[in-house]
Amino acid sequence: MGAPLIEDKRWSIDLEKRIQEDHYSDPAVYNQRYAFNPNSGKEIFVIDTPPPYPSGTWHIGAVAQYSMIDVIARSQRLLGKEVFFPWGVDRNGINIEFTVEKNTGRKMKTFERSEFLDLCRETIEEYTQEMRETAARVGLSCDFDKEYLTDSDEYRGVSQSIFVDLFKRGDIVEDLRPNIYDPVEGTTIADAEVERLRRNSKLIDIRWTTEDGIDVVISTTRPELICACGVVVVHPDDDRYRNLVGKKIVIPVETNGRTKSVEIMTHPSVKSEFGSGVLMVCSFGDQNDVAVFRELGLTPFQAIDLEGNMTDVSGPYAGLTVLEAREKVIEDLTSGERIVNIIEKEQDVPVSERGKNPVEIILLKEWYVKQTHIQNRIRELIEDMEFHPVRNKQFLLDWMDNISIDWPISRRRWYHTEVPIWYSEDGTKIITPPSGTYVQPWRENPPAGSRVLDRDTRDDLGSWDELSSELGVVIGEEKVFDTWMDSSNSNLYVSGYLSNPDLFSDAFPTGIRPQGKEIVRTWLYYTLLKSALLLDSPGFKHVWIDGLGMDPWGRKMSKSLGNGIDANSVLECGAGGRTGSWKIKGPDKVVNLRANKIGSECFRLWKACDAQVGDDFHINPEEIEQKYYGVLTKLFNVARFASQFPVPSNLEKLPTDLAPEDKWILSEFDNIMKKVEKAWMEIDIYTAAQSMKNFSTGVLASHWLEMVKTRLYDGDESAAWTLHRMFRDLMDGFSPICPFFSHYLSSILYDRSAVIADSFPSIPLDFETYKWTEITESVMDFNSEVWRTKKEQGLSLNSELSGVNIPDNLSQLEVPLRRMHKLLD
RNA sequence: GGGCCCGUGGUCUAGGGGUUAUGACGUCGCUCUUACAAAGCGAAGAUCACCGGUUCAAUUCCGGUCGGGCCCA
Repeated sequence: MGAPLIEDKRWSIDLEKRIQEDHYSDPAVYNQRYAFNPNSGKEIFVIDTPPPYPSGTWHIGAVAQYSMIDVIARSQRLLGKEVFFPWGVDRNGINIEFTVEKNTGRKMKTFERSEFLDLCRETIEEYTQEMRETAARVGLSCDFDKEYLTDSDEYRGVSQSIFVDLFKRGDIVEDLRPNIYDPVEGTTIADAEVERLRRNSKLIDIRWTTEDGIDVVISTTRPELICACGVVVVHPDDDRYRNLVGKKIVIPVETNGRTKSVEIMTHPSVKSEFGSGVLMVCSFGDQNDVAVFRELGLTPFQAIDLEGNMTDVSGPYAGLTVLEAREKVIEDLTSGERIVNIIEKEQDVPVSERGKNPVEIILLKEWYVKQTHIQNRIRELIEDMEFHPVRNKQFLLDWMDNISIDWPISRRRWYHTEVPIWYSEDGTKIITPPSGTYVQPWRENPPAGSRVLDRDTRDDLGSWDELSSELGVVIGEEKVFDTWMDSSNSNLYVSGYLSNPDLFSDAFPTGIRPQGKEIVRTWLYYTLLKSALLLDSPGFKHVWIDGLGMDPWGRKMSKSLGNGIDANSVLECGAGGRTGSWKIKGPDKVVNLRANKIGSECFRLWKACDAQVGDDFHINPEEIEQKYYGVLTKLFNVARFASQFPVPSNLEKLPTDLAPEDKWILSEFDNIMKKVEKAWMEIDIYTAAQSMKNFSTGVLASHWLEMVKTRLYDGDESAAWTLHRMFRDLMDGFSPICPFFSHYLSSILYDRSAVIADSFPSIPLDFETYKWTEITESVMDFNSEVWRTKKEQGLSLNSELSGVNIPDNLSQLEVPLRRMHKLLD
C-alpha cells in the first residue's frame, strides 16, 4: 500500500477536457479504437445514424439523443461486434437556402444558380465544422474519417442512381397532379411537411341561385376559388336539399373560359351541420376537394399560378394575388347583394413547415414515388424489425394508415440533389446518366455512358453516345429532389450499396436505425419505402425511437419561446472553473438556472439513467448536476481508494483463498454484470446504467468495501484481487456510458483502456453464486440495523458495540461483519 | 371533430392483477468512521390524476371524465 496512484483529488471538467482532447488528438490511435474494419471477421453491426442538419447550434436534445446512439455503438463493440458508427451530415435543403437568403438579404431566385450554390456550400461548411467539434466534445466514437455529406458528389450520385433504377422499374413516375405548393418559396412540398397554424379567418355565407331560380346559401372561407368550382354537393341523407340534387346552379362570380354553372350532386364527405350544409367543391380548396374531383371524374381548373396569382379562369380577378382576389370577390359579392353573413372564425390554416406560408393545392407536373401499392408489403416487412420501445411503432403504423397518395419528390429549389434527367428536343425521350455518376442537368449535357429511354414506355432505345445527334437540343431538368429523397438512402449508403457489394451483402439490412420520434413519418417511413421498393427488404434489424428533449417544464424548446439551452453551455459547464447559468422563460416568469459542473460524462450518465428511451425528456442543467455529478465523484473515489493497493499480477485467475465476503460480492457482481450484458444485448440503456450505478455506489461502496478495509490495509491479496478485478470489469461495462471516465481510470489502474474492450467481462467463478446472492438483502439489512443502533445510542460509527448477534444466515460473514462494525463478544 | 401516447412522494423515475410500490434528487436529523462533507448513515414523505366496471383481489385490465403532449381532418 502507498499513496493513491490517482493523483487528482476528484473528477473535474478540466480533467475530462484533458482526456477528451487527448482522446481525439492522434488519428491513428483513434482509428485503432473506433474505425470500422469490415475485414475483422467479427459480426458486422452498422448503425444508420441520423445525419444532423447543420444550422448554427446543435440542439441539446439532439446531442443527448446522439450521445445515446454512441452508447449503443460502444456497447455493441463491447459485446464483440464490428461496429460501423458513421458520421454523416445532412446538408441538402431549403434551410441553408433560407440562411443564405437571410445573410445576403436577397431571395434565391435573384442569384445566378451556380453563384447561389457556392454561397450555400461555404455557409454550411462553417456550421458543419462546429458540429464536428461538438460531436467530439460529447464523446461520439464515430468513424470520422469516413464522414459522408449528403451534398457530396458521391452521395448525390447514389441518390440519383436510385432514382434512375426506380424510374426504370416504373416506381417513379411524372404526372400532372394536384400538389401542395408554397407560392412564396415557389416549390412543391409533401404532406409530411405541412403543418397547421391557428388563425382567424372569415367564414362567408354566399347566396347562390339555381338556373330555375332557387336561392341556396353556401359557406366558404375561400371565395376567390369560386371560379374553379367543379360541383356543388350536399350529403345524400340531407332531406333539406333532396329537391336540389341534379339541378344546375349558377356560379355567382364572373369567370372566363368555362361553364357558367355547375351541377348539384351528393357526396358522403359533406358535413350537414357545417354552415348551411351545402358545399362548393373547387380545384382546390383542400384535400377533400381533391378527393371529390377524383371520385366524380371532374376536370379541375387551374385558378392559381406558380407565383400565387389568380389565372385567366378567374376573369376580372386574373393577376391579383390570392388575398387581393379574396377581398375583391367579397366586395363584388357584397355590391351584388349576395353576401348573407360573414363571421370571424378561428381556423387551422395549412402552412409550409419551413416557410410558414399558407399553402395552395394546385396542378403541377412533378415526379412521384409510387407508394400506395406497396403499403401491405411494408407492413409485412416491419414485422421482422424490433422496435425500441415497442409502443413507438404505433407512430409509424398510424402514419401509414393515412397514406392515400403517392410521394411527390421534386422541388423547385436549388441546393438539393438534381433530378438526373434530360429531355429530347421534341420531349418524347428521356436521357438518364450511368449509375454512380453525379450530374447537374441544369448546367451540363448528359455524360458519356448515358442511356436514352422512351419517355412513356421507359424502353431503352440505346446509348446517348450513339443517339445524341438525333435528339436535337436536349433540355436538362431544372427540378431537384426533396431532401428526404436523399436522406432516406442513408441506410443503403452506409451499408455499401453500389460502392461495396461485398460489404453490402453482410451489412444490409443495417443493424439499427436510431432516431427521434418526430421524424418517424418522414425519415423512417421513406427509408422503409425505399428499402421495400428497391430490395424488398426491411432495411433494419432494430429501430430505436427516442423522444424529444424538452425544456424543464415539458415544452418544446424554441427560439420564439426563449426556452432553448445550448449544448455547448452544458458540455462546457465547469471548465476552467466557469459555472453555467441559463436564463429561461418559464410558464409565468423568467427562471435563472445555475450549475457548477456538468460536462459530457455527467450529461451522458444523466440521459442514460434518467430519461428512459421513447418518451420526451425534460432537460434541466441544475437537475443533471444535482443527481449525477455525485455519482461520478463517488466512483472516482472508489478508484482512488483502490489505487492505494497494488494490482495483483494475475487478474485473470481466481484466487484459491477467497474470503466468504469476497465470494459474496463476486456473486453479487456476477449477477449484476449478467443483467448488464443482457441489457446491452437488448439495447436497454436504462437497465444497464441503473444496474451498474446502483451496484457500484451502493452494495460495493457502502457494504463490501467497509467490510474488507482492514484486510486491504493488511495487504490481503484476495481482497485486492476482488476489488481490482471488479473495478476493472466494471469500467469495461460502464465505458459505453462514460467513455472518458472509464478510459482514464482503467488506463491508470490497469494499463489498458476500457474503451477497447471487445468482449463482455465475466469472472470464472468456481462456486455456486445463488447461495451468496440470496443473503444480500440480509447483509444490507443487518448493516443498516447496526448503523441505526449506533446512531440511536449516540455512538460514532467506528466505536465498539456489544450485544449484537449475527443472524444465522449470515454466520459465514460473522468475522468480517464483526470487524466492520467493531462488534464485541 | 377523430386517432395515438402519457398522468406513480415536492421534482424526476422503475414496475406492473396479490409487493411493506423501485431508485435518485430535494427535505429533515446525526456524523469529518485511515477513498469520498462535491461525502456517509439514518428518517420523514405516495389514498400510484378522478369516477365507474371486470375480478376473491385493481396502482396495474376495461370504459368514461379531467389534465399534458403528438399526429391527422
